[in-house]
Amino acid sequence: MIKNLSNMDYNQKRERCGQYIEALEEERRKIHVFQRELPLCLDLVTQAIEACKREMPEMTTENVYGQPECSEQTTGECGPVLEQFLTIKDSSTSNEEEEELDDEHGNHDPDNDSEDKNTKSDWLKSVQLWNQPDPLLPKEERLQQEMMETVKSDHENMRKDPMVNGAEGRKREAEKDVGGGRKQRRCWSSQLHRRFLNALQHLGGPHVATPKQIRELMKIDGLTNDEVKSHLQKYRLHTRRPRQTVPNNENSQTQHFVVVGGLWVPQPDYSTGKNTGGVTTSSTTTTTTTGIFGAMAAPPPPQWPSHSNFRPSIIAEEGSGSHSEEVVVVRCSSPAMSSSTRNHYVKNN
DNA sequence: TACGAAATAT
DNA sequence: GATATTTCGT
Repeated sequence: MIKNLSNMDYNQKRERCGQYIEALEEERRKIHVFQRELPLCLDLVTQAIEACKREMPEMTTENVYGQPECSEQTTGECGPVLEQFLTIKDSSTSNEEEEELDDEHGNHDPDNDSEDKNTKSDWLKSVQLWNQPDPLLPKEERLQQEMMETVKSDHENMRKDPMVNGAEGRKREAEKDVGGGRKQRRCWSSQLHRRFLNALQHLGGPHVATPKQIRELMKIDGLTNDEVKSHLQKYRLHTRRPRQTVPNNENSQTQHFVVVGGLWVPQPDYSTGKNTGGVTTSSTTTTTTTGIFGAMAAPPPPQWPSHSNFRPSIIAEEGSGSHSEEVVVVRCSSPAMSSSTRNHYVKNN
């Protein structure tokens, strides 16, 4: 009788404890999103969870959590957090966009390509100084945020405060566009660059497209010809003849390429089994790292500077969920480009 | 005026 | 060293 009672009591306690812990975990999942901002908070909750678990009579390990439990020991890298990311990922619509974003922000699932993210991170950081959504926000938000960033920077004050989120607030006053110094650097966010690439694609490649055309196609308010021109110049520089300096050491990365809409893109990694169909998303290239300067333009793709932004990847159709149509037109796999385009840029080399 | 290339700045 | 801006010649 008494035993019974205490049993019930015990069970109740257990149950409540379990619920509490669940709630805590839930909380932690949410907080984890803001890990950067609230590290201590996260830590606190984690500790609380652990404390609870400890308090919870003996069934700690197996009973309450029917689910995989890696959440307790780490400060929450795995388990629920991941799930959270995954769900968010699923829920949002334009996946390649996000995978791009994901890659770009280098904070996606730790399982597949952590080194990839490392390779990117350095330049990413620099990008982030300018306009970066918090990399730890859930994808949806990040996407939105980046959109907004882009739009913002593209619209009214595109160059007024590109470092809104206070990279280090270093130059609010450094914007000397008044005094006649150099203008604020325009940061080519991934989205911006994607638009650029799309425009490029529409216009037939970097060597036929002209800055003005590109700018018009991009339809970015405040974007100037000069900026596009500069970007194009850089893009061209990186896309042509990267051969000689680097021998053939990284051929592992560079051997499989296909021409996609006049742009060189790496072939999907067939061995992974995912995305065998085509070159629709940048994630197909996870093994080859993804830079914001995704698709390569017509000239043979041979070699990219290993830490350049101009690494091969796929053009991602921005915004619109329908990506495939222009991206996917695989014309041929030979480095030969339409001679017409080629003539344009061969000129002097 | 638009463009590409080169010089220069960050 | 990479990237963006400015300058210069066409």
